[in-house]
Parts: sequence; C-alpha cells; structure tokens
Amino acid sequence: MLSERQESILRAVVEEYISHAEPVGSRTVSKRDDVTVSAATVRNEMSDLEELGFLEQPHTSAGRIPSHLGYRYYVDHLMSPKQLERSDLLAVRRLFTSHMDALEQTIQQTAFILSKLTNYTSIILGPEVFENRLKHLQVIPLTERMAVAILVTDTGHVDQRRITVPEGVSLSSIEQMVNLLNSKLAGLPLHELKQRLYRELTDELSRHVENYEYLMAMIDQMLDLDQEGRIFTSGATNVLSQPEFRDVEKAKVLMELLEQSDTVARLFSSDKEGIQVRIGQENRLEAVNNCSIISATYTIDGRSLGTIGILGPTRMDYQKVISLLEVLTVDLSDHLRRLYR
Amino acid sequence: MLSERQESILRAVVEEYISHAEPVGSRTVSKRDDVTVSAATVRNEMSDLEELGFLEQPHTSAGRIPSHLGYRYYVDHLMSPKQLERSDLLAVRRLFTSHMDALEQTIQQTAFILSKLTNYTSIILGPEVFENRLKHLQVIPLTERMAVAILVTDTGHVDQRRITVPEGVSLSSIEQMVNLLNSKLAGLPLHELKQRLYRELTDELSRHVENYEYLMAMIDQMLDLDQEGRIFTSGATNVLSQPEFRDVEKAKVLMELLEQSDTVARLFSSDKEGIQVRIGQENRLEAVNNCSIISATYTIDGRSLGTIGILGPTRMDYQKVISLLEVLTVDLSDHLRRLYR
DNA sequence: TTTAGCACTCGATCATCCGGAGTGCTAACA
DNA sequence: TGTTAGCACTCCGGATGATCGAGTGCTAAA
Repeated sequence: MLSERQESILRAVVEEYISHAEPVGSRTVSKRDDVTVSAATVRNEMSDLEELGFLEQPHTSAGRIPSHLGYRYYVDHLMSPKQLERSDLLAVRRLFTSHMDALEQTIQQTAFILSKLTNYTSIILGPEVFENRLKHLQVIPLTERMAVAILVTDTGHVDQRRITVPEGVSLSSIEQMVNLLNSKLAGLPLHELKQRLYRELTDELSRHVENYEYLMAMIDQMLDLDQEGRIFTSGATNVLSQPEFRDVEKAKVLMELLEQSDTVARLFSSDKEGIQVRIGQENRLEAVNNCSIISATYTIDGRSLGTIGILGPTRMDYQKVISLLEVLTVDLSDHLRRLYR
Repeated sequence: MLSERQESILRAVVEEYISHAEPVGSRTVSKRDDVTVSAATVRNEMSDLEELGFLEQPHTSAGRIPSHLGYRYYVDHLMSPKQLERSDLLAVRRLFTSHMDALEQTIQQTAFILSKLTNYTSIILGPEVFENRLKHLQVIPLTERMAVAILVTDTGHVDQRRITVPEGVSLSSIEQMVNLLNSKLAGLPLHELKQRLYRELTDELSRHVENYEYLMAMIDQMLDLDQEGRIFTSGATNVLSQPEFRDVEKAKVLMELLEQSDTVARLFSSDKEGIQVRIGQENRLEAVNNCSIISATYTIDGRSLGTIGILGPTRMDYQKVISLLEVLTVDLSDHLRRLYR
C-alpha cells in the first residue's frame, strides 16, 4: 500500500507526463501545489516508487515516467472524477438534440465528436442487430432471376441482400412464401430465424409451396445476415499528432491496424458492462503495447447494443476520456431509445 | 519540340526517379541501355532540359528530378503502354470471377485490390444512383408514428430512410398512397420523382387520399435521396510508406484530407470519359500539390456510374497505374452489367 | 559535336563538444 | 528520524566542424 505522500507524487508524475509528454523531474513535482515537500524528498520517494514498479526511468539522469502499473494504480485509485469542460458537455448535448434520424448517421456523428473532443481515435462497434427482432420481410423482384430481399427489424434497422431466384420458381410462389414467413417469423430475434425455419416451417412450406427445395436454398441465402456489426472509426489521423508516433514507422503499424476491421473489432469488443480500461500490455496485441483502450457499451432497454471506445497512447488523459465516455454512452443510449421508442 | 535524345534522357530521369525516389545523376542515366551517350553529354542535355522546365535540381551538385511539366510530357508522349504483370492481371481476374453479389462488396473489394497492387491509396466514388429508375417503393410501419421507407431501383440499389408519420394519418391511407405512387412513379429516374410528383400527382392524391397535406410532407421526406454517392477508400496508410511522406507533418495533412469525404469527392469527381491524369499543381488543392491523381469512370450500358481513382505522390508509377485502371474499369463495368442484367 | 578530365559545390554523416536537466549520495538540520 | 541543501556525476540533445562522396559545370582535347 502506498503512503499518502507517495500517492500524491505518483499522481503528480502521471498528470504531468500526460500533459507534457516528457519525463518528469523531482523539481517539477515539488513545485506542484499538492506536493509540499522538497525536490530532494521527492527524489527519495520517486526512487522507492520506481523500485515498487510504478515508475520508470528512460535512462539515468532523466526524469521518471509512469509504468503500466503506475497508470493502472492511477486509474484505479488516484483519479478524481473531474467534471467535464462545460464546452465539451455542451458539444455533446448539442449533438444529441440536433436532428439525427438515421441510425448510421447517429453513430457516425457520435464517433466524430468523440474523436474531436479527445484528439484520440474513436471507434464504435455495432450496433449488434443480432438480437433485434424481425418486423417485416419482403422480396422485390428485379429481373426474372434476380431479386432483392429486405429485412426490417423492430429497431428500424434495414438489412438487404441480393438473391438469385432459382429456376422454375414463380413469382407467385415467392409471394406466397414471403407471406408465410412473415406470419410465422415476425417478432422473433434474428438469430433464431433459421433455427425456427428448419424446425417448424419445413413441413408447412413443403405442403403449401411448389418447388420447396429450391426455395429453401433461397431462403437460406436471404437469412444469412452479416453477423459482424459494422465498425465506425473517426479521427484515425489523430495518432499522427501524438509525439509517441512522431516516428512514421510506429504510426504506420497503428494505422494499418485500424484499417483491419476484424482486428479492431476483436480489440474493442467487450462483454463487460460499464467502462473498461485496458492499459498498454494488458491488450494482447503487440502493436498496441504502448496504447491504451478505453471502451464502454451502449445499451437499449438494458440490452447491450454495441461498444464505443477510444484508442490512444498509454499517456492518455484518462480522466477526460472516461468522463466523456460516461456521458456519451448514456446520451447515445437515450437517443437510440427515443429513436426506436 | 524535344529531340529524340532529349526525350530518351527525360524518360530515363523520370523512370529512375519513379523507382528510386532519389535525384538522378548523369552517370546513372548514361549507364542505361536506352542512352548511348556519355555522362558529360547527358549533363549538357539535362542542363538544357532544366532550362526548358522539364527537370529540376533540388540544389547545385545534386542530380535532377522531373518537374511537373516533365511528368506531364512523360505521361503524354513518352510512356510505353507497358503490359501489366501477369500476376497483377491474374489477381484482378480472380477478383471478378469470385462470387460478389452485393454492390457495396464489389466496390470495396475493387478498391482493396487496387490499393494492394499499386501501393497507393485507392478511392472509388459512387455509384451514382441518381440516374437509376424507381423499381419499387415500400413503407413499413415500425410504431404508431415511425416507419421505414424503402426505395429499390432498377439496378437493385436499396435506399432506406426513417420517416415520421404525421399525426392523424392512418396506416391504410399510407398504404393507399404507396400503391398510387408505385403505379405512377415506377420506371422514372430518381431525380425526376419529386418533379413529377408535384406536377402530376398532387391533384390525384388530394382526391384519393385523406389528410393530403400531411402526406405530402411525408412523401417529400421519403424522396429526399442523398445525392452524394458514397466514398470508398482503401490503403490510406500506403502514403506512410512513401519516402516523400517520411515527415509526419506532411503525411498528416494528406491523411486528414482523406478523412474528409466531401473534399475527396470534389478532388476525384470527373465528368470526362476515360482516364484522367492530374499531376501535382494541376490539382487545385494545395495539400495535394506534390501528389498525382489518376482517375477513370466506370460505366454501365454507357451510363457513367462513378469514378475509380488513385492518389499517390507525383513520383508515381504512371504506366502501371494507368494500365491497371484500364483493366479494372472495364472489368468492373462488365461485372456490374452482369450483376444488374 | 562529343567526350574526358578536373575543380568545385553541397548535402549527409560522423565525431566532438558543451550546456542543462536531473539524479544519487552525503552531510547538515529540525 | 525524517527532511533538506549541496554537490559531483550522468546522460541527452543540439551545435559545431571535418570528411566523404556524388554530382555538376567548364574547359580542352578528340
């Protein structure tokens, strides 16, 4: 357990380093208002903190920087839940009172404002439509052999896919089938559709509809949803502003990672409720070893819909990002609920 | 007019500089197979070429690099229409024989392969649905006051938008209206819909449908298409590999530009048929003054659908990019035609 | 007209040299 | 005993200067 004095020194080092990105010396610390002892004492304490693993020295005769453990301790115990800047809060509120009627637009905008206010890269996963319920199914023929299947969920999400109409299947039989599917499947969660289809509807379909086997293949095609929620990033170029990525090579690794949506999804997806902070090597991926990821889930009616998060250097303004994410998840959830009633 | 010898020297300088990214000296040029004169002669000629504005010298006692004019001359007169690498051609062909049934997927993949093969950033605009014709209109109610309008075009493009149902408008009157709209508007190009609506349908609607004024507002909302085609980029991080962007600041300017979709659209949109090459300052935007943009339009049944292009440093492998774009636009147009019949 | 030779220029690289910031240790002090 | 002032030492970073090599421009010879 750290003494109160050690804690205030650790806090000082972390906060100074976060805002100035340079190793923090004993004099700098002792000059802070919340530290009353002299530089020499600070030196002794810093030496102890280094031994305990909370601080690191880039080289002898340089100041100290926080280790991953140091950041962790700071996030877990030392961070005061700083109030958001009024202007930031205002920006968030203004966003959600403005007219955003499309889901995609809402999320894109949220990502945008998040990256704008933090100067880090923001990433939003989802929303996961998988749990949504089928509202309506429709097939619109384009040509003899082509059609568009449209699937609307109770949340107003529209999923479309182009399907090939098997030979020998008539328009009227498709219509018949769609009607049947609508009456039997409406209200079910999307991930149950196929299951239900096979278990309960095969008999009925084979009785009512001609060319049953071909149709089944077509339905199968129709209900193959893309399970992966979409990924929205914003402010990817912000990494280029961070001094830790002044070296193009390092920046490149990170930017390339951001272009691979599956990796990003894996990195950010989080099942835990609430805000999650992963610092440095706590992320498994080596490329983000000197990055931190802060993520939160947004919900609708208690159902977790997706993840919203920030990627930045380990030297990140945790206080600000966390309080911003707290506000944003609540407001986003609210907004989505209002949108979907 | 340049002499044959001057041309071969200019070609040599451009090609050497393209592949090595360093000022080209007289010795290097005279060692090439297509230049038979000595280094000293080359020096004299290069001096002339500089005076004519085709070459530049970063500083005295450095080699020469092509000026924008030099690249332009090279592209217009000196480039031999080099055969594509067999492996590249194969990759393109493989892409289009693979199963891609969604429009968006097709385009995303095309962009991907383009950036992969060139190591530059690829950008695809469109497809422009504006000229497409209405196939089918559908409104699916979600709640009392909310609905999703779905608009399918003859090319199978699906456009959706969430609409608010005005108070006092019944479900049945909406249904009635949609039927009327479908029968009257189907087959029309999207950009004529509104016009036609106001000119010919107001009377009929007011006769057949209750609460006519509210409905009109709603229809208006429905037919407000996003005119801007979507933008797909791929390989944005490739700029970070180019030696001209070793400096993070320069890279940042470009990457930020790539994040602004409207600027990108403006930069790439091209009405001219065929392949267009814009070198350096020929682009109006200052941020891309040392970049070149090569773009081409892809078509369907002769109708220009959208633009496909490459953004890279002025020192770009024009031959390769141009031949690649030639193949790709043809294949993409073919593929889309097959897709839409 | 072309080429060989030569002096000259200039950037890149490397070693060297401070200056400053910061530490660790010791001794004095409360 | 804990705290502080003082001091020698370390190390980084920027400035300076020497050297090297690539490349040019000019001149004179072929």
